[in-house]
Amino acid sequence: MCLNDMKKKVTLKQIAKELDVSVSTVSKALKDSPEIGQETIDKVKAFAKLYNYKPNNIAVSLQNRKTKNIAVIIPEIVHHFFTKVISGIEKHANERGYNVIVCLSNEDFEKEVINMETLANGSIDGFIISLSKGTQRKKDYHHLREVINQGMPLVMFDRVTDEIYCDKVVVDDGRGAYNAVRHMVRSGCKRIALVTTEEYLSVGNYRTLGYKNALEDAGIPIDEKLIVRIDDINCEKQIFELFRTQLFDGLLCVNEYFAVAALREARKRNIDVPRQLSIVAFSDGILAQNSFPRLTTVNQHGFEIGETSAKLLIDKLEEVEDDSHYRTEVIKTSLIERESTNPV
Amino acid sequence: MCLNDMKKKVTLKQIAKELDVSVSTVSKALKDSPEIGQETIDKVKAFAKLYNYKPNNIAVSLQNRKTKNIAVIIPEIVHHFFTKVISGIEKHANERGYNVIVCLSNEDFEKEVINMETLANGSIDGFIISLSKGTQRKKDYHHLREVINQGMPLVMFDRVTDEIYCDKVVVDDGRGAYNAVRHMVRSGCKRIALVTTEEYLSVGNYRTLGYKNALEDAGIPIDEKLIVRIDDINCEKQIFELFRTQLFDGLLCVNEYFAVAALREARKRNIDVPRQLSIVAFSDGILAQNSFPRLTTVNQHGFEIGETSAKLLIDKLEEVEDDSHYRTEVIKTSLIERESTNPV
DNA sequence: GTGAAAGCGCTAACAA
DNA sequence: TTGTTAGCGCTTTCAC
Repeated sequence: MCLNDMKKKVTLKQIAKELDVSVSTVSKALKDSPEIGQETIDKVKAFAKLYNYKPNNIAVSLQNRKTKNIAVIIPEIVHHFFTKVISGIEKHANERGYNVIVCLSNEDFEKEVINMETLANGSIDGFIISLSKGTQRKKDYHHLREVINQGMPLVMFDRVTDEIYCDKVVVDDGRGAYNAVRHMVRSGCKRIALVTTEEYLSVGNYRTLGYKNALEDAGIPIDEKLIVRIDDINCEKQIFELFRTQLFDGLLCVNEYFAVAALREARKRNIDVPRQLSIVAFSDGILAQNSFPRLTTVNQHGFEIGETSAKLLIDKLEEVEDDSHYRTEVIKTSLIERESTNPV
Repeated sequence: MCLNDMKKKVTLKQIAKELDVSVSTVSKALKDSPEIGQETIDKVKAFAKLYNYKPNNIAVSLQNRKTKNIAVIIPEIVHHFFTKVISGIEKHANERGYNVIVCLSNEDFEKEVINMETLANGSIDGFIISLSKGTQRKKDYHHLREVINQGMPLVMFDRVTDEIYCDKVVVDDGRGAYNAVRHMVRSGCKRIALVTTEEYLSVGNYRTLGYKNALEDAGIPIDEKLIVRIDDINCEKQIFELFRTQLFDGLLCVNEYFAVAALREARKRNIDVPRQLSIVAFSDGILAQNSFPRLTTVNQHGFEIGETSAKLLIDKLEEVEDDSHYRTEVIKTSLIERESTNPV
């Protein structure tokens, strides 16, 4: 065979014909079936190697109603947290022989629905999803119910909902926020502000709760004026207003973007971080790691969340008896102390 | 039917049996075939809708030897540039009815090969790839040749090689570096340093070339002592050494990590950016956008690169006559002026 | 108008 | 030890 021959995929059928045996013989031989004589096995394998035979995944999938593909639907890929999660999913899935199909909902309900519907028709074996803002706002989960009803396993992570019964992987957001605030209190902060998101986002709520609990436990009254809910559009403006109208010596931000914006505002006002103001950010991403000063963060362990999600899903896919009980894994956060807070 | 029935996927066969017609009639009816009577069409469609029939993708794929999936193999997902590219690919691919399978090579040659081999067997219709460092170092491209020989379209972007003939999407790295340096020269810089990567990386080389050309054209002699090649491990150390041993008033970094590290070093040495030192970074990512001062960057337009790559691939997949001529699209960079350089 | 049959590439139960 | 057959879910040609 000429080297620059375009060698199209070889099929079992072709090999069978060439070797003058049946297709099933070839199929079995390639699997070292004890039914087949050693001689034939050798012959078939040699030929298969020569022609670089690889079974057609699609045909195999059709046959055993399994694709070895899992779909991940995330709101946004540019968030460092989600890229970490994907890496974790990839790692675990690949180790177990699964491919990962990544889809972006762009925080949009419609796109989330469409993504699920186009994939749920045989292309994949199961879903891993973090809800889009649109879905959380709308509280419409029919698309999730549908795939579950079809018997397709679904794992939700981070942005989850109680209304759907399935395996879940969540961050202990409340505890993370609590620990962050407690740390600031212990290091001397008296008035701690919070920059969070709008209310319909589940994670933002948990974090707010943790913040409030920590203050209460420390005997510090909660001042609603110190809590600002960013509406995404006017991040800088709202943070500016907070600095302009309030005095505070501690600040918890529910993501690193808010934190970096706060850092910049502090810089402009010549407020020294951490001497005059401590800052802790949720999500230990590249921004937090590379800012000046580097930020103390609540690490959400995105990679681990991804691994755990993939594990739950594939376990469910491969479990023999399907005992349909659902688990919720809580991934602990940890506080990474850097230069934006004072040592306690 | 009870609402919380677990309604498994319905097949054509089942519909056919229920309606007491043949499978082919159902198939045709659902496609509004003129062969089928209107009455039957209505009946079938109503039934299909009721049972929420969706064709099985796998079976369809097997039938027409098309999966409507494309695979993207990238070295790393945590680089902002690549996430932008993925978003661009996703957008274009979804618009044309394709799903995107994302695989990470983790800069490793072996994983790149394995990824390609497991997917090349029917799971996907084509590849979009940016070479891993490992592959570029090894210069072993047999896996790429193989899929091409099998008749599977392949598009390379950003990290490409001349040794493989296929469609390519590249950044005009040389020009981008040239413009960046020229900008610094015009704004008054006399001694401009370069922080780049090791030599086997194609993009690093092009950028270095652009840097040198710009200096030459400006009549500034090239001083090799001002060029530092980071080996990934000792980024901070090597940048520290540059600052310690050399004097310079301009700095071009081939990625934003290097730039932010330089910014930090400058800060520690009380070097004012941009008054005493101008900095330009390749890649307009979140780090560059959120640093203090915000960095002037060479924007590589990752999103557009993704869109273009997807377009080239799908065009090739869907083109009627396969005229096998290959195109290389060059995406222009643009300089985004921010606060780390002086106006010219 | 409708249906039977072949086939996409593979597996597996059953025959020989 | 090997081959035949049926079938995964669908499309499409060709008879009826």
